[in-house]
This record gives sequence, structure tokens and C-alpha cells, in this order.
Amino acid sequence: MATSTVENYIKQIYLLQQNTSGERVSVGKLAAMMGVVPGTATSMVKALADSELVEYEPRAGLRLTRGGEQLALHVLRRHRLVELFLVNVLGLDWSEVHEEAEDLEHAISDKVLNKIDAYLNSPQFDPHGDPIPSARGKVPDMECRSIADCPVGRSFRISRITDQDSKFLQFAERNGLTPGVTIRITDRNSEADAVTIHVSGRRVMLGTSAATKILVEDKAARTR
Amino acid sequence: MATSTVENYIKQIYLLQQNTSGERVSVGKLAAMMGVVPGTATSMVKALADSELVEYEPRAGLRLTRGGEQLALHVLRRHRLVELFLVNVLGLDWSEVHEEAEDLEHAISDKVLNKIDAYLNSPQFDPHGDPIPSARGKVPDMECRSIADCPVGRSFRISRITDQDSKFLQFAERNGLTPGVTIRITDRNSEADAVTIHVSGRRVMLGTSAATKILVEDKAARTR
DNA sequence: ATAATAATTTTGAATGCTCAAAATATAGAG
DNA sequence: CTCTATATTTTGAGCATTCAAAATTATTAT
Repeated sequence: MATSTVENYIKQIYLLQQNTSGERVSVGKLAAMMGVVPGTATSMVKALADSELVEYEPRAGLRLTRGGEQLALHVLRRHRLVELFLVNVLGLDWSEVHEEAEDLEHAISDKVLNKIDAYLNSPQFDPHGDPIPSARGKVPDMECRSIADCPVGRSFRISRITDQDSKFLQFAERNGLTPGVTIRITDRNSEADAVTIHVSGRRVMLGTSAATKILVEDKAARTR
Repeated sequence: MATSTVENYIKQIYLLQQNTSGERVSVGKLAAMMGVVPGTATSMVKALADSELVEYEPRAGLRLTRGGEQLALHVLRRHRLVELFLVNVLGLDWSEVHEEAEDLEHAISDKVLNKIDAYLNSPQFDPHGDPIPSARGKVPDMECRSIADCPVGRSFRISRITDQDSKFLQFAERNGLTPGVTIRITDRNSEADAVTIHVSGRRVMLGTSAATKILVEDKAARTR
């Protein structure tokens, strides 16, 4: 069985691969995300390669194998189902559940996971709008782009917030920027590096780097 | 912070102390319960003594300090609240929740624990009738003795099953021997080493070693 | 009191994960 | 094409936990 350290590395590699759309991940980036010194990442990656969870070309980077991806998806499934459970059933705030799930994702058996899944009615998205992989490793797809590159004047539905930082999530919540909410993009000023949106009457200004973290889809889009 | 290994040792020492009513625990017994070789227990115990969780007299045995006891009670609180939650909310079988809780007890934060406690209405006993220590470390007291040494002819209410083995728990459940149930002791045969009881019409025979694991209290006893 | 037995501790080594610091490879600038 | 800055890997070491096997101590029976 994979230790929770291994699960964390694999999960992180998966997430890095997502960002760079499938490119090889560099050992340095991985080390930075894991909060370890580069040498540590190197030796861990070698171990992961020995267990056939990643393909590793020294100095060129690494990529998950099929098995590694399966493991990553399984960990993410646990993480995200737990997050949703904590919010919907136990009433924790969405800004704090990421931290909690970081530990729980390694301690939950399939038996309990399936009960949670059933209790929640096999949901497809967690409280931040992140897709919950199915038990068989299928990821619900979502077409969405960030507020930072949406056309001005149109309305959208917020589908996902891609930052787990609790300060940011609290800010988003205070301003009504949560998944499911409809917003209208009213102005973009590339000099000021800012976007103005309207959300339930209020007017909110976002710098580009914040806007990038909020993903939306067309108003007409599928039910969530 | 205590590692989960440390938490497990401390918990086990506490449970051993309970059985031997406060006597010093021997390193050998501890090793056996933890499933490690005696030398391992010795070195762990030394480390626990360094952290002031136990008092340790080489060759004479060990005892929890006040701090150690606090930690044990906190772990037990997590374990037992989780067990009850798994049974009452997620619908797991009482025979399987002990295993599940073994991992979860180390991964649950106080924040989540308090939510669970509130959700369950600050319960005092887990599904096996084991007392749940309060957040401040108070253990609800229960007066009870085992079926093995109860007078014949009287009725009692089952209050606790002191064996987490899932086979035994399944057997108990099949025969209606669960906390809250009323039984009547109809015969004791010390030659055969057996007790006969009646539970909801049925007649069940128990060897002494099984009978010892089932604790009862007077019919009139407090609500559970 | 002594020898045998049982419990405990010590020693030396392994595993998994980590760091600090030195060595090495690669890419870009001149 | 060579030099330098940057990324990566290697090396040596430490911590927590474990085992196997040897050494020590305590207990019991004679």
C-alpha cells in the first residue's frame, strides 16, 4: 500500500500535470509544491519510478504512469468527497475543509468512502466546484474558462474556484463569488490589470491574478 | 504533536491499565498488544518517558502520567465518537467500525470532532457501550459486571461488549446480544464452564470466556 | 544458594523520509 | 564556443520506527 507521503506526491504530480496540460513535470516544481528541498524530491521520484507510479527521465522531468494516475484520482476522489461531506453534512465552512481533508483523505477506507458517496448521492463536484473522480477513475468534464479571459458584457455561472487558500475563499464568499452564482462581466481594463463584474447587485473588482482563479461556464450550461 | 504511533502506544497503555486496575503495565504485555517485538516496546517506552507521557522504571514497568492519560482519553474520544458516527450516520455495521476508527482516530481534527459530537448530541457511549470521554477528559462512569459473575435468575440490561473482534460482534448481534437489550440469566454450570441466558425468547449458552466479555447493569439503571 | 527459566534490555542494522551542502549537467549570454 | 547562472542530482547524515539476536536481570524450583 502507498504511504500517505507517496499519495501526496502522486496527487501533487497529477495537479501539476493538469496545469501544464500534460507536459512533463519538473522535479524542482514538484519539490516547491511539496515544500521539500529539491534533493528530497529527486530521491522520492526515483522511488516512485521504481514502484512504476511515474516515468522518470533524469533531468528531463517526470510523468504519471497509468497506475500513478489511477492512484491520484483515487486520492482526489477521497479528498473531494470528504470536503463535500464536511460542508454539507457537518456544516464546516468551505474555506476550512481543504485543510481537514488533507489528513482525512489518507485515512478513509473504500468502505467508508462508498457510504459517504451514497449519502451524498454520488455527487460530481465538491464545494469549490472541483470535479470528483468516479470510483472507476472517470473525471466529470466541465467546459469552463476563467473570468480573466471572458468577453465583457455577457453573463456566466461560476463553476469553480481554483485556489484552496482559506483567506481567498473567505474573500470570495464575502463577495458572493461561489459556485452556481450568476455573474456579469461589465468591464475589463488591461492597463489596470483588472476586471469588473456584477454579482447579485454588487459590483466587484478583481485583479487578473484573482480573476484567473475563478472559472465560469455559459449561463445555459448543464445542471450542477 | 504526537505521531499516530505514539498515540497508539499511549492508548494501549491506558487500556492495559484499565484491565489491571491501575497497576503498572509490563513492557512485555505492551509489546504483545502492539504486535511488536519486546525490544521495540522498550525503546518506544523510553521515548515516551522522555516526552513525559509515561513514568518508567526499567524492569518494573510503566504507568501513564497525567499528560499521558489526557492524551489517551483524547484519542479514545476520537475513536469512539467516530465509531458511533459511522454506525448512526453512515450506517456501517457495528462489527466493522472498530477497524475503520483505528485510522480515522489519528486524522480527525478537534474542529471536525466537535462537529461530530454536536451532530450526535454529545453522546456518552459508543456502539459497543464503551464510554466516550468528554472533551475535558471525563469518562462517564458505568456500574457493571460481566455476565460471567451475575446471579442466576435475575434480569439485566446489556451495557457493554468488551471485545472488538468482528467475528465475536457478529455472533453477539446474531443472538440479540447488543447494548440496551434485556436478558435473564437462567442457569450457570461451573463444571461445564457455561452460563445460559434468555434474550427476547431465545435461549443462548455462553462459555465463561465469552460471558466475561458481556457487561450488564441492573434493569433499573439509568437511561442510555 | 544455585541453576534453569522467563522477562527485559541492549546492540546493530534496515526502511522511509527528510535536510544541508557539494558535485554535476544544461541552457543562454556574450 | 566558452562562461555563467540555474536546475538537478549526489552524498552524508539524522529521526522515528521496526526487527533479530545477544546480553542482562529477575524469578522460581530445587
